[in-house]
Amino acid sequence: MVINFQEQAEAMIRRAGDRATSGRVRILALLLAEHRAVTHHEIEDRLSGEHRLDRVTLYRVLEWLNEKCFVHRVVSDDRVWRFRANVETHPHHHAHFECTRCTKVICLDDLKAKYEGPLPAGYRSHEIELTVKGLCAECG
Amino acid sequence: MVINFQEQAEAMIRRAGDRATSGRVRILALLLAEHRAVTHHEIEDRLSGEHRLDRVTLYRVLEWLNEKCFVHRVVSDDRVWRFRANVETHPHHHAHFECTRCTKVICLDDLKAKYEGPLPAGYRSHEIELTVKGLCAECG
DNA sequence: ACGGTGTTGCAACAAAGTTGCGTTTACTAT
DNA sequence: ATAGTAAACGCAACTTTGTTGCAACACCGT
Repeated sequence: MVINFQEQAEAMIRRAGDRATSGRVRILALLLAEHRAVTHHEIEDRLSGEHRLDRVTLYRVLEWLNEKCFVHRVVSDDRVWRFRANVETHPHHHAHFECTRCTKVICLDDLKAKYEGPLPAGYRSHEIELTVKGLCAECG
Repeated sequence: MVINFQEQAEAMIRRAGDRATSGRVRILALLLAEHRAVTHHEIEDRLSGEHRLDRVTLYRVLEWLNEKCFVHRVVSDDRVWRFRANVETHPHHHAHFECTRCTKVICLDDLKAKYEGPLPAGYRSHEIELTVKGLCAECG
């Protein structure tokens, strides 16, 4: 299944009724092609070959993609945000695996996590995030 | 139940066979008295009245407390570490509640979380962290 | 009380992210 | 196709959060 992520990205952005700038298209395409959460830094490196993109612009595009729900953010223990495209049905309850050695993060899509215990009085939950930590295949 | 956290902290530190410096005692006492995860910044503010403590020392004490397992760290979406005293039985599988408005973090001690789905081949898990996000009583 | 080693404070640094502002670009209307 | 315009962009400067090197100090055993 060969997909032109560039075109897919542009279509998604246009459907949202916003400007399809080259930066937005390239970044979203990159994230769509990736099957894991990627750091700002990695994206910057990846894009440095082509027409280079400013650090700040990258931050702003990522923030925008997040607002538009094309992407979501994950924070892991290294305190760095990672971004991942919201492909197909990616509901609000998702789990991540984080490798404690290489700090790589992947999404565990077949999630079966629940929080059973009660919350304190007056507390309301609307999202549950589960992170499994351990060693990935390369580091294990 | 009135407890002298200062004395309790000092006893814990001495039992670990390390130097009971005033900074360590005061910080651990402060964390013991608290029933939630506290940021470096909050601690710094709280301590500013008494004999003031250097930022760096605070970081180093917190790191030391973490190594000694008197305390553990949590990272939430604001990318700031929070520290919480390891009172009694605080096993490696714990859940946190994070308020999406005020970013306060509390520990949910009665945890019933599991990850049922399979990990990719070669992956090994040794810690599961569950974060429930929502609104706390004050913000809800 | 004294001395050695573990701690502290200061200053400088680093990484990640944010803000302000003038310039450029993508879309819209002609 | 072209021009006008608001939205994006790039640059520079700044903030926040945490780290490192090193000299000065203080805790604890003797």
